[in-house]
Amino acid sequence: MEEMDKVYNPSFEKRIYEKWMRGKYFEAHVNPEKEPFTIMMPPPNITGQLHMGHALDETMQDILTRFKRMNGYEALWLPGTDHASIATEVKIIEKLKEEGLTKEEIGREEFLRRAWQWKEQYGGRIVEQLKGLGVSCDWSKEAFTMDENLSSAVKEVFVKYYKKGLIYRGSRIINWCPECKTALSDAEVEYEEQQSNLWYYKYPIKGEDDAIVIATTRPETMLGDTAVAVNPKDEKMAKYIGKTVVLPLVGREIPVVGDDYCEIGFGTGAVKITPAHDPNDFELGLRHNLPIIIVIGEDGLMNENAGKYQGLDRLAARKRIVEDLTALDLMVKIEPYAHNVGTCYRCGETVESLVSKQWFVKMKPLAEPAIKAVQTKKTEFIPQRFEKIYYNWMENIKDWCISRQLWWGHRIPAYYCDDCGEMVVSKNDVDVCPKCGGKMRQDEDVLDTWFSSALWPFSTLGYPKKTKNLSYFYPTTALVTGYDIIFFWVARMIFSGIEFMGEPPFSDVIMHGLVRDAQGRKMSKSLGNGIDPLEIVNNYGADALRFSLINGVAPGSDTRFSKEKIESCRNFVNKLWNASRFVIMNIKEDDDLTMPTRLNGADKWILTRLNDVIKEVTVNLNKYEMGMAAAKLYDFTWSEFCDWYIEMSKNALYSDNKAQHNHAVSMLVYVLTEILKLLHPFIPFVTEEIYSKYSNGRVLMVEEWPTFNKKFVFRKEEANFEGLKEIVVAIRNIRNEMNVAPSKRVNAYVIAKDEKFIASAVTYLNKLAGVGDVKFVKSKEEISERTTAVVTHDAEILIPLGELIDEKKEIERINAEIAETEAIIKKTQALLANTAFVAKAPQKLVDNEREKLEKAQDKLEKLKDKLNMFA
RNA sequence: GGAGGCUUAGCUCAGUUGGUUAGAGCACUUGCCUUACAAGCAAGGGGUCACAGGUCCGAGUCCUGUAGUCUCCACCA
Repeated sequence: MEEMDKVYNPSFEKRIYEKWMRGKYFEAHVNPEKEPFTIMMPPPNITGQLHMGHALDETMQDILTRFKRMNGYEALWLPGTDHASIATEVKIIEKLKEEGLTKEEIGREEFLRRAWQWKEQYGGRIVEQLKGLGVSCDWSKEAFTMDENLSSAVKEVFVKYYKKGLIYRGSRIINWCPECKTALSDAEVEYEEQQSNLWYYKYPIKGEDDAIVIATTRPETMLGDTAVAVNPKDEKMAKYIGKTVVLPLVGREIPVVGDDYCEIGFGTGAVKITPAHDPNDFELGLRHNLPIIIVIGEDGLMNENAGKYQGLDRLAARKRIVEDLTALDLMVKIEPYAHNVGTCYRCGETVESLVSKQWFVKMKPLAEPAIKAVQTKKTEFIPQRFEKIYYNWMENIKDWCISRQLWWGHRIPAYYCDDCGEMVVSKNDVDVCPKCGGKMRQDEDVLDTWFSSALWPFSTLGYPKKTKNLSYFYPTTALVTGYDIIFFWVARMIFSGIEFMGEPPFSDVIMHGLVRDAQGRKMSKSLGNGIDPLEIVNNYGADALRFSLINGVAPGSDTRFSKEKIESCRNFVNKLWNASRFVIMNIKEDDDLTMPTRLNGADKWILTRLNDVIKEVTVNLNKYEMGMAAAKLYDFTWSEFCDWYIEMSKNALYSDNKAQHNHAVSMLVYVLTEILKLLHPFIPFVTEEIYSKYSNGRVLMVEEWPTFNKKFVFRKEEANFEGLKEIVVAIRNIRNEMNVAPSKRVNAYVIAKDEKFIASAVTYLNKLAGVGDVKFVKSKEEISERTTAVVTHDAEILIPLGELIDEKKEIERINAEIAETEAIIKKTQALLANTAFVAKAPQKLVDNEREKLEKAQDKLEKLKDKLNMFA
């Protein structure tokens, strides 16, 4: 057998990944014999650098994919990257800026050339980073949201929506980022609280010596005011309805209107209305037929409608207007005020609301079936609580602004004729106007990046072509992603899938939380507390990283990443490594490694435990409870296989008796192999590497997942060995307390119910508890030496320790044990005295309690006897 | 304003449909270089499961309320 390093060193990971790639084990093909299992990887942005969130996301998907693959599914995990329209464009503009250039200077064509160059460079990099995590995805199907086929899917979908009347173009109030110079959807705006002021100032009433005081956080928008609103039910203010006020600084006469929107008791009871620059005002303007006057341009500067303030930045204009109003003695007061300000999710600039002509998707008709799909459980959120977030959004959804004033992305397939004004929406380029024969030009804008990601589950499989892959792998099985992306992506995939494929794109949406730093803070660039997964992979190995992200984490909840955690997982991998090393180095040339047919008690015990673990872990994984599955495997591997079974096998393993040795080693190999298979989805590299040392070229990742086998369940032996473990622990405890040197053997007298079993286990007592000779007796009277006793359910072990016994200490110890036992007796008696319990609780539970009481009473008697010996 | 999560050992967290004496890792105490592993082995200490009620034979688990804390959504000028 091959030599293994004494300490686990993950340097083999790259080699293992190449082996998998060479074997094409990741590739999935249409196979009617098998049931498909499909996961679409959430495509990372090509701007990206792999972060901990990706590491968690990919690990979960890889666990599921490998698990299902081993379970005989045709498992497809399709990877890819996202062009990330706005995010990438921002990056490229930044880079241009370093060269002293703007995108306008280099022009669209050159800009796109650079964008594609960026894609080649950084898209490739993130793919390499993913591979370092061990992802078993089918790279032969790797997709990019701007691939030719995916682009044709986008056009197809756009045209279909348009023909159905679900896409329209119109002037609406939208979110505008003055920095990125593009429209944004509602989901792309993030709100943050900012300290500002509430300015109170007067709007004089025309022809009267009176004025309405209004309050606003945005004085600069007053230039675009076209009304003042008061609540008609407001006794104090209603009298103003119908009057006209003269807009200060501007001189425009605007009406006072009555509308419920103005809340009684807030501010002054009167609101200035700027339909062009506030969504609520826009709605109110529609209700009251108010004109829309745009005063802030797309560059964030005051425009020609702003009079003398034209050209000023919004904030500068605000300052000047406040000064001017004060000079006119119209300013009443200025109060400090905290309010939420919308910011661009990409560049952080304060977002402006403004009226602009854009493309929209009509959401109501699409949202309805999407809500229903979740209600009828065609798609389930895991954990379920996330569906509430989904419903909340879908039920209150507004039309989706999909046009972006950017260059990098899918260009909107709409064509305009400047001669006659005709517009054509078409999958194919249109050069000539079908109406007047004039020249057509394509819409300058591109689509929201999420428009194409919404099609990901089917565009990657060939849509709009009716491919075999599409009909076999769609709908997909599971989507794994963070809860922060429900609106952007999950919701939009669901309605797109239903609309174009007739079925929701996946049956399970598995949500995971955020990976936070050791203090529980969100990892972020600005805080500088981000941890680079690649660095962790280099220092500890991808397996340790994967395990630390999964182990013991409850579904959907955030986790912390800490040095302690990664170290303890690395230690676990090392433990597995060394246990395997031990087993492998004890394999001899002529050993037959097939599992023995005659099993001894210890074998039966470990096989029973193994089978229970197989059953539980399989159930957990099928329910996507990866954290629990990992924890169980950790525990079984370390605390049962390593701590007990390997130790118990050593005598036979080292035996000169060839058959005995062979029995031990083949059992160890069997159990180890099952463990490697079970752990493989979690820690694929190290398990594959270990397996390769003795598998004669077989590859672990394509082995079959272990199944529960009734034939290997032996409840009696299991109970016997649990009892034996208890005895061993109790003896060790006594030795420890009595300060018996670890090397010193102690003899023991045993009074046992099942003498035969203990007799068969004497070798384990020798090995594990440092026991020398064992003598079976029927009662204490047969023993003349002074002894200390270990009392368990199954047996009483009396250990002569001679002068080592510190009587005082021993009495203390026994008294403590008596107290503990009495407490159990008291509690159990009380429970059994409760007639309602006996009548209503399951019989098995009642029996258990009775048995427990009996055992405790028995034990108490023995303990008291023992105490009497000292009295 | 609306919704949801969390509160369990010193710290970080598990705890699957209510059912033995509530678990793990780290930290801590004691003893060990025992021929797989000191990234280890053995033994041990440490918890009124936030609080108050309720349902039930039985509650960390279900219900109601309170407090603290975090997040999401909406956004009232």
